[in-house]
Amino acid sequence: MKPATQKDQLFEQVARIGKATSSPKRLELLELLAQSEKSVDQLAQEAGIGIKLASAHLKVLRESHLVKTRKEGKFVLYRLSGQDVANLWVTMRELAENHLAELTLALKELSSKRDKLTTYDRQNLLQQAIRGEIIVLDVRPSDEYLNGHLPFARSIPLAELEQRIEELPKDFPIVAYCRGPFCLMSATAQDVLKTKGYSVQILSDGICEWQAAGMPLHPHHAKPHRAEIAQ
Amino acid sequence: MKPATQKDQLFEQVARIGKATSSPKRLELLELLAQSEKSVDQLAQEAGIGIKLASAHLKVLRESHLVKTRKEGKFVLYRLSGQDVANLWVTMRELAENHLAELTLALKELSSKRDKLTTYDRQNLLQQAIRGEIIVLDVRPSDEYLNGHLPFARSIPLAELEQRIEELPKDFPIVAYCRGPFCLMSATAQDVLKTKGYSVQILSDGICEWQAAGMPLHPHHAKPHRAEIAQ
DNA sequence: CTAATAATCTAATGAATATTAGAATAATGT
DNA sequence: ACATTATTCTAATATTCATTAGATTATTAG
Repeated sequence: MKPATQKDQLFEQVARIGKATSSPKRLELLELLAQSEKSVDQLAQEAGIGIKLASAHLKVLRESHLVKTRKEGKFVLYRLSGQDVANLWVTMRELAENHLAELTLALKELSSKRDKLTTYDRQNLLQQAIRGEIIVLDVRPSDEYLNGHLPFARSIPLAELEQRIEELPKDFPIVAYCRGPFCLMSATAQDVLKTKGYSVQILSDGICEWQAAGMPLHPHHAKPHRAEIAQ
Repeated sequence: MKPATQKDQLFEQVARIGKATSSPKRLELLELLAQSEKSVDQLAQEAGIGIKLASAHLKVLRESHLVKTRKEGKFVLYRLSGQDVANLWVTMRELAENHLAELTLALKELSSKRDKLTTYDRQNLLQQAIRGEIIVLDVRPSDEYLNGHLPFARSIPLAELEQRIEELPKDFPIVAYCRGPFCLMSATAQDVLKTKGYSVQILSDGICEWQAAGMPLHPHHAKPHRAEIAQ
């Protein structure tokens, strides 16, 4: 029926990116993958969905070339196609924050302590971390920390926080961060630490937001990708 | 059925942006709106769709807060909610170019003369324009030019190009641009001018791309928005 | 080889979307 | 007031999408 001009085809291609990002669960998967490479059932568990559904969503993401896969033994490991995909996620989230009042409200309820950071604040935080005046605490799972983390951050995954709490000195203010503004782990960590008498602030940035702002990460410990699955 | 956690709701909100950008025609409308404020039937005509369908798509864009409306007489004028919406479009298009091979191929077919510009190239172009060594030619319709254009660009809409062709001196190389990499107007202008013996290059940037790269525009001639339609 | 695990594919459901036609609303000009 | 123009709303269609269950492929362990 339709002639489908060349122009239409171009917009059609870009719309594939829009389609891929039109599902909340797919966005959640993208945010998880921005932390580190993960297997399908790891993703399914962390996103709270069934494996079959996760696989279906991941297929859509793969077909829109936002994620790539490789196989390691029985496992298929997914990762983002590039840093620019993480940047797209940050761009979309920030746009939503700016224009969707409901989202701003929801975020305020989530945590009134989280403020938007300017480049200056991030530089300042980094300088304080370098000078050892504060403790930057990464409460994400270990593998995500190992894949890349804020400079001078130390890792205590949220699940281990109560047992390992004595590792943290009380002399310095703590700045805790997790996967990003939508992640609740740092807020939970703050609650845990505050009841033990620590002084804790939350950094709403995850590594995507930090990196999108042009700030440096500590280098990845990523293994080389050996066997790439085609397409 | 679902409890719908707070986290889910947050991703849900961002997914609204994805849904709004998941239709090729809506993206085309966004690109048109990035040029200037337009009425519904102007948008429908330029996008090559019926008014009813345009209105429906615009409703979706309005509900996702990507565009705003105001009323002037009988007309409802649509515009982007902010510069960040234009930046999202550029981000999505560039991501698609980087990761979708089909898109890259289609663009190459479209015009092999178009190259990606670096910040340096753009600065260079601007300097040449300032020194008057080149003519920067805006071939978009007048109202889009008046709404904002590249520094030192002169306006000859494509429709008037053949009649007004003697306005252009042959002593200087011409750099033509239009709405952006997906727009064919500058390519058509190049064909017209080349047959008349002009030396013409195409700048693939439209004003979105130029501005997203941090380059300055010549100030808008926009009228103040008087009557805003609620929501 | 067989059993077990990880992931995908197929098929089927209901829900959401795109598109069009027809009616309704709102502002303008006579 | 009336006819005209611009736009939106309502309703109806065909299409596409999300989700789940069941069968299937690929890999490892024994």
